[in-house]
Amino acid sequence: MHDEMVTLSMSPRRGTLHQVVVDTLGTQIVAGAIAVDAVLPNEQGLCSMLNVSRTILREGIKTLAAKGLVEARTKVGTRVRPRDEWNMLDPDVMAWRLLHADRQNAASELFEMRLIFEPVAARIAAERATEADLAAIAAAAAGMRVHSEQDEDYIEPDIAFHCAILRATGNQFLAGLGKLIAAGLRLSFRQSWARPETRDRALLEHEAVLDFIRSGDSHGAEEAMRKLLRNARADWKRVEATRAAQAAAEAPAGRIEADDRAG
Amino acid sequence: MHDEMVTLSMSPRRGTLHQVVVDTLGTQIVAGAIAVDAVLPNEQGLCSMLNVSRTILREGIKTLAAKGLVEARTKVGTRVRPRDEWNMLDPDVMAWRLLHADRQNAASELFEMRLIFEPVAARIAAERATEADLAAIAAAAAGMRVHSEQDEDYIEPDIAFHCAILRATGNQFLAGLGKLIAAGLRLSFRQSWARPETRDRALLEHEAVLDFIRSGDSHGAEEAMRKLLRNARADWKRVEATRAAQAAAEAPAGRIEADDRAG
DNA sequence: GGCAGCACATTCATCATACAAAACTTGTCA
DNA sequence: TGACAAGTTTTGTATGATGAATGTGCTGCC
Repeated sequence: MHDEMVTLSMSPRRGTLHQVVVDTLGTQIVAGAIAVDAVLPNEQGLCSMLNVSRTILREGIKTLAAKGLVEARTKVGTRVRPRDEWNMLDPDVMAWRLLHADRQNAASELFEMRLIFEPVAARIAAERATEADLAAIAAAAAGMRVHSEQDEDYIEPDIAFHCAILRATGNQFLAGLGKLIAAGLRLSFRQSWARPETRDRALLEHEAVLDFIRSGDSHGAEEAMRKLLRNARADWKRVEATRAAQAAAEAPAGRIEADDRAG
Repeated sequence: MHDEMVTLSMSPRRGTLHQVVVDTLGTQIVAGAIAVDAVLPNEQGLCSMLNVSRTILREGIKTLAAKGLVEARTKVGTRVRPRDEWNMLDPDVMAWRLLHADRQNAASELFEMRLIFEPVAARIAAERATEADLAAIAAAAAGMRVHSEQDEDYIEPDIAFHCAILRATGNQFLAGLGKLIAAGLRLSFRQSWARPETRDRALLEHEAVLDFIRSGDSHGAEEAMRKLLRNARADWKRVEATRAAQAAAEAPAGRIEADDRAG
C-alpha cells in the first residue's frame, strides 16, 4: 500500500500516556518524519509501536485531529492533513515547530507576527486599559526589575508583561495570541538575554512602554513597543548567528575539522 | 458538591457521535451554560445525558481539552478552564462564539483583528508574492466577479482571496489566520452583502488590492486592504443595527407592540 | 474488451466491562 | 491539635466484541 515505512522514535516525555502519544505523533508529523498525506499505520499497529491500548491511542488521535494535524476516515485510515490545514496558531503545534523542527523559521515568523500586532495592541491598551489592566502591566514590569539579575526568573514576568498588554486590549483574539508568545519565549528566546546588558536595555524598554500606556499616549506606546521588538529580534538574530557559527565549527560534516579553536 | 445543575440541551448536529459530543459540550461551555470553573458531571453522568458510551465521551473530552476548554484530573473531575486559557484562535471555538453566544463581540473583535493583520499582510504579499501566489489571488478575484450576481456563491471566492493573500506572505502564522476569517465570513457576515451595490463596491475594492499587489506597490496594497476592511466593517455594523432594530420591534418584551408596521 | 454492479475485506466507530492509579476526605492515633 | 493512614470517588488504561462505511477486486453482462 504505502511504501514509506513509518517508524516512531519513542520519546516518553511528560506524565500521562495520552501526552506521550500526542507528543510523539505530533512531533513526528510536524517535523515531517511522517509525511503530509501519508497514512498512519492502523490502530493496532500504532498501539504496538507506542505500547498503549487502543483507548489511549484513539484519544491521542482525536487530540491531534482537534489541532488539524490528522483526519481519520473509515476504511482509508488516519491520514496526515496538508500543512495548510494545521492549526498553526495552536500553542502545541507551534511548540512542536519550535522544539523539534523548523525552529528558525518558526521563530522568525513569530517575530514578524509580533511586530505586526503587539505595537498596535500597545496602542489600543493605551486607549482602553482599565485600572486593573494597568496594575497587571505594572506588576509584570516590576517583576522584571526584581529578577533582572538572575536570567532564569526573568522570563516569566516578561511573558506576563506582554500578555497583560494583550489582555488590556479587551480583544479576546489578541489575548489568545499571548499563549503563542509565551510558548515562543519559553522555548526559543531564552538565550537572547543571556548578557546582563541586554536584559538591562530590555527592562528599560519595557518600562517605557508601561509609562506610555499609563499616560494614555497611544502613539508613544505603539512606537516604544515596536522599538522593543525590533531590538529583541536583533538580539535573537545575533545569538542565532553565533550558534550557527559554533555548530558549523564543531560539526563540519566531514570537512576540515581543525582551525576551529583559533582566536 | 456543586449546587448548579448542569443540564445539556441535546442537539445532534453533524454526523458522528464524537462531533455531537464535542459540539454539544463546546457550545454550552462557550455560551456560559456551563460556567467557568464548574466541574462537569462525572463520566457516567455525561454518558447517560448524551446517550453515548464512555469511549466516545472521553474522546470528546480530549478534543475539548485540546482546545483548552476543559481539563480532566483524577478524582477532582473535569473542570471548565478559565476563559483566558481557551484557544480563542481555534476555528471551532470561534465558531461556537459566533453561532451560539457572544456573536456581536466575536464579530467585532474579529474585524479589529483583520484590520490589524490583513493590511500588513497585503503589504508583505506585494513584496514577496510568487507567480503562483499571484495566480491564486487573481483566480479568487475572478471567481468573485463571476459570482457577483448570486450572493450565495460569492462568499467562497471572497474567502479564497483573503486566504491567498495571507498565504502569499509566506508566514505560516498569518496563513493560519485564514481559517478564522473563513469561519467568520461563512458564519456571520453573509448578510453583509445582501445588496448588489455592496457586492459591486466590494468587488472593485478587491480588484484594487489585487492590482496593487500585482504591481508590487506595497503601500498601495496596504491602504487598499485597509479601506476594503473599513467599508466591510461599516456594512456589517449597518446590517447588525438593522437586525437589532427589527428584533427590538418584533419582540418588545412586553412593551408596546403596535406601531411597528408604519412606513 | 470494457464497463457496471455486487461481494468482500479492511479500517475506523461504537459499546461494554474490568482493573489501576491518583487525590480528596475522613477517621484514627499519638 | 497535629500528622498519618485508610477509604472512596473519579479519571486513566486495557481488552474484546460488534457495527458501519468504503475502497478493491471480482464477476458477469453488453
